[in-house]
Amino acid sequence: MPYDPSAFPAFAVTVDLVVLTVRRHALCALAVRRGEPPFKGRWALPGGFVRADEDLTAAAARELAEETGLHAHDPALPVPPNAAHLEQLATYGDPKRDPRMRVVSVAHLALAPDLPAPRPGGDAHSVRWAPVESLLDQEGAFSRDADLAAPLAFDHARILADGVERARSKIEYSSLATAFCPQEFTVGELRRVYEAVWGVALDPRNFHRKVTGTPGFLVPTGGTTTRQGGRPAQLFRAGGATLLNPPMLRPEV
Amino acid sequence: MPYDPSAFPAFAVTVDLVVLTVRRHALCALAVRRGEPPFKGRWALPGGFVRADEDLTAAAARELAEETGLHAHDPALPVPPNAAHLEQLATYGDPKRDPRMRVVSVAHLALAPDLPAPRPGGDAHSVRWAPVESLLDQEGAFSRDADLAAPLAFDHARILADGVERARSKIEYSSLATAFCPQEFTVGELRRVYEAVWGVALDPRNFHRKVTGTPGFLVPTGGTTTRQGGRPAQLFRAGGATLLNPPMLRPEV
DNA sequence: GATCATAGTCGTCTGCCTGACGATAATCAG
DNA sequence: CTGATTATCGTCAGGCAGACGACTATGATC
Repeated sequence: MPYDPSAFPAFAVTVDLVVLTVRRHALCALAVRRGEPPFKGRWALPGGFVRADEDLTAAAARELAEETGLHAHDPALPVPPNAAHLEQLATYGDPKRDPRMRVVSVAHLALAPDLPAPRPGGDAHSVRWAPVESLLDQEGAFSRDADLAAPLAFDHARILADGVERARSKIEYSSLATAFCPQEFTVGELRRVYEAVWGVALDPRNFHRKVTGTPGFLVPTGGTTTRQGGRPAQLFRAGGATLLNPPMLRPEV
Repeated sequence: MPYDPSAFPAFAVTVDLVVLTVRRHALCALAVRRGEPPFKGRWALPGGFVRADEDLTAAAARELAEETGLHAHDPALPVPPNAAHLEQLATYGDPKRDPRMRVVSVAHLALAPDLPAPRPGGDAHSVRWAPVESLLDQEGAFSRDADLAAPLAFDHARILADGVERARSKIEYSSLATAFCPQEFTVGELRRVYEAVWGVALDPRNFHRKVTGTPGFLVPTGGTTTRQGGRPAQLFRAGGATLLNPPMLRPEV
């Protein structure tokens, strides 16, 4: 029996990206300003339509490269210089989430090191890193950043919150926190990533003991650096381990 | 500017269900036999098209009820008798995953207690519970169950594997294992759930100490039962806690 | 009714991990 | 040289998990 296209409703499918990084001790997300209605002028997550013959992951990787110049990280290859971790987050399909039509959005989560270029390349429209608490602050009027006074477009606040929560929990039991660091980094830099993502202060001595004692988490490169001031610190690369057992413990309260 | 429907490709959107239960000490999944090509006669996961004005979760709950009579569990309400846990799993959108057309499937994971009716109601087509290792066994010919000789249709083996892995990890740090139990259950029954899902043997004494010592996990109902033989066991209900801290530990190896 | 098999429940002990925190080391700014 | 800063090592006590002994309460079997 031939396929009957009228037998099911047609949907538009998009990918939206939660791109996170750590800048100046704060967890930040990539936001773009909408140039078209609806929500014209409001900030939103980057994203776009999935093409007719494109896999979902490929669409997310394409959007990520367009907005940031970052390439999705293929776990099989050694980490290239401009690599970001990319994974599917969740799918949002409320019938009313886009007032124009029925859109199902497959959200993806990307974790990137702090980019040397604060203004990512790509289209001419406005793109910026913004601290997630500013973007999620419901009392937008009280946000320190007046430019972010309005909440995110569509259901993007919800998507961003889900992405942040995923990142917060995933660095507990995986080595993903290294995705926020450059290729070589110090224990202190890694600790500041945890502190920024979790929003807590961690004991430097216990943290050092824990991460250096977890097999496969960190590999010393031999070099040292003093870029943080103070005593020079050893440099490390991310080791092969992806799952941490026992996990890092997020402090209560 | 009005919306232009030709500006993006049209997709079909479906929900597929990984419905898991524990029967006779084995983790089992719900499978339906396909009556139409492609993959006619092969086993597949239950699922169907999302309707034009239907939320993704609602579509998954509707399919679940049609196939099993189970209702999705609203966390705000007390657990009704025929309730199952339902959550979104992941979305699968390979352009070639359905040979007929471009289909994006939003897979959901449902965890249900062992149903009194071994043959779930619903449509007249063939439905059964099958041990997940039979369904996932690549060497289908060696499967003990000759009826399951062929692999699952479409990419459903991958979806099922992802769902099983999600369930295995989620019972570590959440109280979701109780979703596999009836409303009242014993510590031993809960332990057999963990043993079936993880495929390991657990020490009854340490397990008992752990689950009864975790605040909010179990609430004694006062009753006892002897349905397992041996000394009567206390009956419990699931407590209010959803996240277990510290988590249950899955044995290595 | 005595015995056995089965399952549940309570304790003990030891080792490991964590959190708290003291102490020392190596750099830079004045 | 002194102080500030960061990194790193060490110590100690408390808690939790794994291994496992012991006892309890039922049904089945003789």
